Amino acid sequence: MTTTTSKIRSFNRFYTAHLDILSQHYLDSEYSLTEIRILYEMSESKTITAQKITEILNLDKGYLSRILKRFLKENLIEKVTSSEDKRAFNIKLTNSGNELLSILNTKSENKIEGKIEKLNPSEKEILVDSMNTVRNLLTENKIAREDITYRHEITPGDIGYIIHLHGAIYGKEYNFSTDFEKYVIKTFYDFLEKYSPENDRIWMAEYNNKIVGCVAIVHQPNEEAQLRWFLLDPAFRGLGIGKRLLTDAIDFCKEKEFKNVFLLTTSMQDKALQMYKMMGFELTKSEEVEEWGKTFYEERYDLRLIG
Amino acid sequence: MTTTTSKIRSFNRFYTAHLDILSQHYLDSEYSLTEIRILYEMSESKTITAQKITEILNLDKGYLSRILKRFLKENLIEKVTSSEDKRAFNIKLTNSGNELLSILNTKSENKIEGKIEKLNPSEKEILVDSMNTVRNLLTENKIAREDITYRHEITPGDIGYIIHLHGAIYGKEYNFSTDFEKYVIKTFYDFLEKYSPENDRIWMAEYNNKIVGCVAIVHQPNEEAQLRWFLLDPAFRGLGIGKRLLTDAIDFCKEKEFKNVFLLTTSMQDKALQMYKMMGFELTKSEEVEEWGKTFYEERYDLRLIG
DNA sequence: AAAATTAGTTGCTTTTGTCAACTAGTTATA
DNA sequence: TATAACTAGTTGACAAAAGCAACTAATTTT
Repeated sequence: MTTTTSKIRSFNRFYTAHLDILSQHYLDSEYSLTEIRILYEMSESKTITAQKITEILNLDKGYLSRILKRFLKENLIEKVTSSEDKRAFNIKLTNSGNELLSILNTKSENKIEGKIEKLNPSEKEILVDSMNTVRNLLTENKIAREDITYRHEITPGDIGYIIHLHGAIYGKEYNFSTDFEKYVIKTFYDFLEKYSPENDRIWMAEYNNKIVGCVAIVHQPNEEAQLRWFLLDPAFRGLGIGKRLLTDAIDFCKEKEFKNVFLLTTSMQDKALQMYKMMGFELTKSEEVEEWGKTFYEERYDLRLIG
Repeated sequence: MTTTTSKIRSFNRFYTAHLDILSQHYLDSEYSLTEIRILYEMSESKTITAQKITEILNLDKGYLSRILKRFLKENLIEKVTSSEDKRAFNIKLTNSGNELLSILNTKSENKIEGKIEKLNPSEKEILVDSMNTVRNLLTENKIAREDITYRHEITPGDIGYIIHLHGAIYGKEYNFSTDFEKYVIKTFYDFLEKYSPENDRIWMAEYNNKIVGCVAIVHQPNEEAQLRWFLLDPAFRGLGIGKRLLTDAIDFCKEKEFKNVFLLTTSMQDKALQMYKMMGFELTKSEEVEEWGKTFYEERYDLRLIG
């Protein structure tokens, strides 16, 4: 057995104790954790059947039936016979049910607040980030498309992080040395020197407040523009992020009425290449080069925008 | 209520479901989670009293007494009257008790193994690291000094990340604009251009494989050296990381027999300044400047190494 | 030396959860 | 289209889990 699993077990034991969910009464209320979870499930899905609840929470239907009976008597829920299936009921929370839940939520949040009050804001940030990481890694579906956000204003730290991503990802995927990162640093310095908010733009895709993908448009003479720094963290590929970034970039070029967009890439970047072609880019130049400890073809792709 | 707490609540709900601790029988054994926790507590501390267990696990002593009675009957534990206190018993696991626990451990590890089998080794590492971070932050002792690691070989992604840290931290702490980051990029480009592994070095302090602090020594003409890019993530201050980095840097200068180390800083960086003075640096120059949207004093500090 | 406190046991009770038999409506099948 | 098989939910009977209070015997405090 690896040490990874034993470390996880150790964390599980810690977190079981931390959650403090083993006492019968949830947050000193007159309800048990099971009852609260039932109420919570109802609030999550607006309307739900008893059957569904037994599936989600893994409860005995007889047991649940009795709990629901009590909830009904206490006016926490409403039951309406389902129109599709007259055996079943659509259950939903009443106002007082929702009220109870919101009181408990507040209590729970206060309790959490108490546990993290000694942390400073950046420690809190680290905590939440780490929790998200744990959750993402343990979830089947991994990353949800809706959790990706997009923006294009440069804030302090962005450029450095994008340079970091270039160095780290190309280092890992293609074994590029740190010389490549140095080259990226140079390109970004030049970009920032000539940066014009009017005609240049960087788009960033973020997950958990961390940049996971980017692309940029850099204006060039003669109504041309260069597409640069198209990059996607390998863990975030196949989610449509690349397409979204490229579309935004090309739309920007159209809006600014650039007549031609070009990009320089290498024959190695097969995944990115595929996307460029999909967006309409065509190969216009190919040249063998030796750099960052590798031999490859440096290629130019062009996309004409206005006939 | 901040979003931090609601994010934590969300994680708690997720992890409660993930742990799957709400079913009566732990891992299909004939024992409940409470019983297993009791056995576990006994295995952790070799020998323990019932009183101690009730304190740790928050159990009713009558309830525990009966569980222990059953354990005794099943030959899982041994009770020996304490020599210090004749009311109490020292309880410990028998061989078959230990055996039971080790079977359950294996089962539990298999279950965990199943949940993480799709992760690659680096993802597993990230998972364990993040769990440690969560645990450390939720435990009194916060970040453990032992979890900080130090290194000084530059790997792809490092420089970009250090630039990022400069931009993000100075942006947050002193409201520096992205122009500052651009300046940092320039300094790093120049550094890499002239980089000599013999006479230049960057030290990095890491936590969970993320850089949280750094410092560098850059060789200069006339047997001088410049100390640059001394930076510490605010969440990691006060742990002795800064002192360690500066000591390593100065030791390196001594080893290379540089006669003088200097550094340029601003009057704003009070925390870093304090550390410089502690290491023996003395103010040699001060000049008012206006940059990155701020007015401040640019100062030079020197440390003579050889008389 | 008496009073107060503590470790652990036991009887009694409530709460929580399980199982199986049942009703009534739905779906599959031939 | 009638019947068999199945499903949503209810109910009775019961077992397991947990809590409370009174008790014994040893220890500590005053």
